[in-house]
Amino acid sequence: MSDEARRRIYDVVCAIPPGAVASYGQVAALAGLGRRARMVGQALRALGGGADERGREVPWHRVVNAQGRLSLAGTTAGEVQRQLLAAEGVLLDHRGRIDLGRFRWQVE
DNA sequence: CGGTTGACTGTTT
DNA sequence: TAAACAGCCAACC
Repeated sequence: MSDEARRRIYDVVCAIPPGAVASYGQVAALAGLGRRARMVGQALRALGGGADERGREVPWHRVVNAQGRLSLAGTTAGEVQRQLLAAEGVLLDHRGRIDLGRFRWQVE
């Protein structure tokens, strides 16, 4: 994927406010990438949990799948994501899902 | 060039 | 509800 596309993805993710979450597909659409949700996953994976190539901190933990579940559930990174979200007041229910009706980012 | 593999998603069982 | 399927498309052999 182009560096341009990656940059636009990070721009969108950086715009997600604390305490809210967006789905991969939502980020893709807002970044002008159509339905390429998987591409968003690739870009976030490239972050390796850290900052982007320009040293910018990207709130990757605020991106979850369309079912309100953490695609990284079951992994160490998934646990980190769960805690980062909890610190912002975004909690998972007893089935490991986020109430999207309440926490989904609404773009103004 | 061709096959496989996903930080995905919407539809159909 | 949940699992199976079918599109999807860039990265990586």
